[in-house]
Order: sequence, then C-alpha cells, then structure tokens
Amino acid sequence: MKKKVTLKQIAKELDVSISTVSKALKNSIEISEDTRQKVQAFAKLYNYRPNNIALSLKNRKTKTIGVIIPEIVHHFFSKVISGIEKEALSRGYNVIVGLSNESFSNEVINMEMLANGSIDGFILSVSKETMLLQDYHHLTETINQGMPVVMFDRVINEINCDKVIVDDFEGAVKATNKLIENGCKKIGLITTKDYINVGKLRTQGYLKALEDHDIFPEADFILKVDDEKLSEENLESLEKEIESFFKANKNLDGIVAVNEIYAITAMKVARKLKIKIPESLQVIGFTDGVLSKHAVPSLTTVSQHASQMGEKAAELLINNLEREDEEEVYETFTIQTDLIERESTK
Amino acid sequence: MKKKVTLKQIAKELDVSISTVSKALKNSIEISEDTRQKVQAFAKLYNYRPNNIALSLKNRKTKTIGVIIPEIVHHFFSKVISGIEKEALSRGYNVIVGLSNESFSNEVINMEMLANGSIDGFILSVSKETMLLQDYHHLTETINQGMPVVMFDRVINEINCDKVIVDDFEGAVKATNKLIENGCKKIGLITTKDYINVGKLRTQGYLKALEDHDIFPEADFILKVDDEKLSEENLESLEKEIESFFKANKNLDGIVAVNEIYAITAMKVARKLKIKIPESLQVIGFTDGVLSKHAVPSLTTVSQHASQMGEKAAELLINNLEREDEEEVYETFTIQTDLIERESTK
DNA sequence: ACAGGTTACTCAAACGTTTTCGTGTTGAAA
DNA sequence: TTTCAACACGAAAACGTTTGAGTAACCTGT
Repeated sequence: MKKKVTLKQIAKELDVSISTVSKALKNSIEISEDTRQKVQAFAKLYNYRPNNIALSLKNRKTKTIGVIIPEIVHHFFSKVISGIEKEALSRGYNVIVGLSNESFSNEVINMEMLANGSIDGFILSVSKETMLLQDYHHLTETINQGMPVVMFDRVINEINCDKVIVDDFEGAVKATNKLIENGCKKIGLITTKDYINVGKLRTQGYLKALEDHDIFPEADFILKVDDEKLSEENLESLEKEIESFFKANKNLDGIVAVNEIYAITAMKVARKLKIKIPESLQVIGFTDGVLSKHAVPSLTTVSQHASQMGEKAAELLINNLEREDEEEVYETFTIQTDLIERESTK
Repeated sequence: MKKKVTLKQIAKELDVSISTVSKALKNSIEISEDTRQKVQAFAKLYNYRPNNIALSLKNRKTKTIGVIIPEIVHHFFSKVISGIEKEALSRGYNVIVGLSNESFSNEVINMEMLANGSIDGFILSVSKETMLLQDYHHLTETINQGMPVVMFDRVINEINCDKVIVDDFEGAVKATNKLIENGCKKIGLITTKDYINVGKLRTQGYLKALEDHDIFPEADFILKVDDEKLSEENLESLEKEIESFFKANKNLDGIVAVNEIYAITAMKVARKLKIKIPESLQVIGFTDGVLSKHAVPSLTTVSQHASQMGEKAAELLINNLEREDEEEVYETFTIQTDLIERESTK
C-alpha cells in the first residue's frame, strides 16, 4: 500500500526544495530543463497528483457545487442532477448532493453543512415545507455571505438570485389548448394546493386557455389534491379522490393533470370506470418520466426538459463563479415546454 | 455582504491570539471564563463556523464519501443514493456523486477527480463497459493507496473490498418458484447477456428453480436481450424482440424478467397479442420501481431493497473509515430479496 | 576587474485550523 | 522573601500547495 505522494516527499527524495518541484511540474521557465525532467519523471513514477483540499484552501475555491433537492427518487429531479453533472464535469467541477426530503430543517442542515467552505455555490430547489413556512433565512444568509445560489423549478420570487424555471403557465396553456383543439368541451384539472408555485402556475395556464376559447371554467372541474397524497404510500386515497371527482363530473372529456402520478392515476381510475382513453376521455400530464412512456395507453405529456434545466442551472452558477467582475445581475432563465403527444390524446 | 469570518479576524477584533479563540470556542479549561464568554458571544454574533476545507487539510480527512454510479435516472440507483445519503447525513458525512454513464473512461475520470483528497472513501457500482473490458486498474490503484472502497450491486469478485450485493440468485429462485406454484408449466426468462453479473445470477436462479421441480429447461424459453436495447431510445426494438420471442413460444404461461423494463415491455407485448395477464400469462419482474407499482396490471416483482443497500454500503464504508485498527477484513453483505405480489400473478 | 544581467534555484508567506509546548503573571505555602 | 504551582494565554508547527521576492553563481561586455 503506497500512500499518496506529496511535493514535500518528492523534494526530499530529489534533494531540491518544494518550490522547485512545484515549479518544475508546472513547466516554469525558472527551472532548468534538467531538473524539470528529473522531477517530472519522478512525479510520474510515483503517480503524483496535487492534493485537492490543499488547493482548495489555497485558492479559496473548491471547484465543487452543492445541489440540494427535495427528493432524488424522482424522475424529474434525477434528470436535473444528471444535467448538472454533465455540465459540471465538462467544466471541471464536482457535484455534491444534499437531500432535504421535503423537510425544512433538513434543507437548513444540509446547506449549513456545505456552506462552510465545502462548495463554491449552490443549486437548489426548495422543499415543500420551506414554501409553506416561508422561512428563507438560510437562503438570504447564504447569499449574503457571498455564495452564489441558483434556484430551479421551485423558486422563490423574493429571493434575489439566478433562477431557472419551467414555463409552467405556457405548458398548461399548450396542454389545455391541445385538448380544446381535439374537441374536448369539458376539461377537468387535477392539481395541487396553491402554495406549490408550479401547481398554481399550471392552474393559471389552464384557466387562461379556457378563457381564450371563451369556455367558462367550472369550479367543479378543478380538483385540488392535498399533496400528501403524492407520497408513495397512500396512492389509494389519491385514487379514491380522483374516482369521486370523476363520478361527480361524469361528462368530463379531457383531463389536464399537473404531474405524472396524477395523470397515470386518473387513467387507472378511468379504466376502472370503463371510460375509454382517448375515445371518451383524453389525458395530458406534466413531467415526461418513465411512467408516461410506458403507460398503456402511453401518456401525452408536457415535457419540462429536466436535463436541460440542470445544465442551464450549472452553467449560470459556474459562469457566476468564474466571472471576474462582481456585478450582480441576476438572470431568470425560462425553459420552454414541449407537448409530447402519445396515445392518451386523439 | 458580510464574508465568512475566520478565527484570525475574531482574534484581531478581540485582541487575543488565534489559539485563544480556537480554545475558547472549544470550551477549553485553559481559557478563563471571562474570555471564553467574550469569544463565544462574538463568534455567535458573527455566525462563525469553522472552515471545512481547513479542517479537512488539517485532519487529513474530509468527512465526505464519493459515490460513483452508472446512471442516476434510474429508480434503483437513485434509491441507493437516497439510502447512502440518509446514513451519511446521520453520521456527519457528505455525499459527492459521480456519474459514469456506463462508460469506462468516465468512471476513471470521475474516480481520479475525487481520489486526490476530496473524499475519504468510495461507494460504487461499476459501469457495464468496465465489466466488459475487465480493466480494474483504477479500482486496485485506489484501494492500494489506502482509500477504502465499497462496491454494491455490480461488484467484481477479483477486487478485494467490502461489498453489498443483492441475493440475485435466490430472488430468481423465489420468482420462478412462485410461478411454478401458481401452476405455470412453461416459464420463459427474459434476461441480459451473461457479462452482466446480476443477469447471469438471475438466470442461474431461474434454472435452479426449474431443476428443483424437475422441469427441463428449454433453451428456447430463454431470451438474452442485447442490453443496448435497454436504452431509452430503442424500446421498439426491445418490443420487437420480445414479440417474436412470444410468437416463437406460444405456449408460455409464465415469464421471469430480470428487470422492470423487460417485464413491463413483456406485458405490453402480451396485451398487444391479446394474451391475458395473469390468466394465461403470469409475469414477474425485478426491481420494485415506479413502473411496477403503476403498471396495469401492476407487476409482481422481486424487490431488491435498494435503499437498504445504500444504507448498508455507507455503514460499511464509514465503519471502515472510523475504525482505529487497520485490520483489513473485507465483508460481503447480502441483501435478501422480497417477492412483492401484485396483479400480474395469480 | 567589475558592474550588470541571467540563470536556477530557495525562502517564506499565505490559505484556516488544531494542538503541543512554552511563558509570564499571579497567589499561596514555606 | 523565596519557591512553585496554578492559571491564562501566546508562539509555532503542521496539513499541501502556489508564488513573489530574494539570492547565490555564473556569464557578458567594457
């Protein structure tokens, strides 16, 4: 077992100073051809690699970015991470991941753990609890300490930083328009409670599309699911809720669901109620995950280009980190959505 | 914008030495009650937190573990990460994630990037390409440098380190037994090429179960899918392959598939061919992901307890890191599988 | 022969901690 | 008054690296 070799050891071995070794390895002209070769050969032999931690301390930057997300076992978020990783790797950065599990305190703990020198900047999507509590002190503090932050998807308007968001409003408009074009007259919406920003925006988009087509929005056609229903366990209660929604509104011929699970569950319930998809009910979901693709019938969905979001977020952050001038102009980048048409619509 | 405050700044401000500040904050008895309180109050006011990088350099450990996986947009792997994160957080460690995207060179690059001081140890599952090339120099080198490694799921027997594996063999036996108990006579297997260790083991389990019940294994009943077929894009070719497999073996009444996608696709093809599930064909998959739960009919599956795997892997690694004595006894921990019965079996 | 200029190095500080050892000041026992 | 703990604190090294400044030794031109 040969331990990592350091400059000091090479220096001692070759009987030169540490600085000479360092400079030789950097091909400094200060060092003679002779010594340079000797040092480099030795370094190669012992597979010398500069110690990252020492470099980080010296340079006061770690070339690492911290990502805090509410949940990783989730197609959207893992896609985003994969996008972040891709961009980060190509620009020589590492990615350190923290999970909040939708908990405020976990989010705070994770951020504090990373904010003390471990990383150069954050990319994050806040937890539901944080949105509910509206306590953003950890974010403002981090930013005030001069650490760049990029928020994505679940962003907070009051916080002044770079943001990458999905055009949720427009996505919902597109989806609803599609259903209207396809002849739907009674379009239902399955959404979340309003404190989830994205749910709210998608609801607004749905309403806007109806308005544009002079369709009066029936309050009964909107189901606001308690978002605890989304947890892996109680799918049954979600199913029940949707089932009574369907039974109360038998004439629905189109459904916009603000996420994949709601859409898939709606289709499942429809099948149970012998409602034919897409013949008598057309369904469009959000988030183009595995479920959409593999469902039967496959689900027409609004793709949010999660991977692209991650790449963009990483790009914004790294640009910010590597910018010389300290001008703080924050950008909000909007990712356009695409409607991916599959079998659940005509 | 107030920058992070350091010991040095506190020391200057309070007109004491750096060491005094450090000791005061650690409640050392060397420091008078008076000074201690003064320092602590000041530190609290300025929200002092020790710089992690400096600590890492000093202590020669980072309290960070590196995780390298082939793919993150994948229920199994993201579950594992979530398990690792959970255990890591509870023991004061951070998790830094590298993605190999099933590429050997990416795996090597990622490991080299992290191995130079950034982390204390690795948890990894090797890429398919690495298994194919059978080039493990990056692993042996890392281990030789004294950096602990824990492999999970896709492990390499030749490498001497802690390992966490799924009892793939037994899982496949359970699945196949279940089908036999349920009255299946002609059980097909949809698996991968043999160089994927887990595919191989599951195939062996399937054969063992048949043998135990004196059922002669028909070579025709085994479909070895070229694993490139698993990529998101060419699902159609996978479908085609399975379709001709079904057409060539019309009398199949049970299917064991070594992963979720194969199983779901098999069900999709069966539906297309008007084969009723579970009446005339029962299907069992591996990996209890979202698809299994939400499919119609929902899929009976062998759960690998991915999250538990992650926790165990992190536990082994951290135990190893924090062990005083340097005895190197490597453990291989086997996670038992559970058969989760759903609608795709009787 | 010597100022001035290269060349090829070494020194030392810095990044932010922790920790061992040293030291000056008290107060009390002898 | 001397002696010696006890007390409260400071100095310095160490972790591994980079880099500007300093310095010998040699060479060149006059």
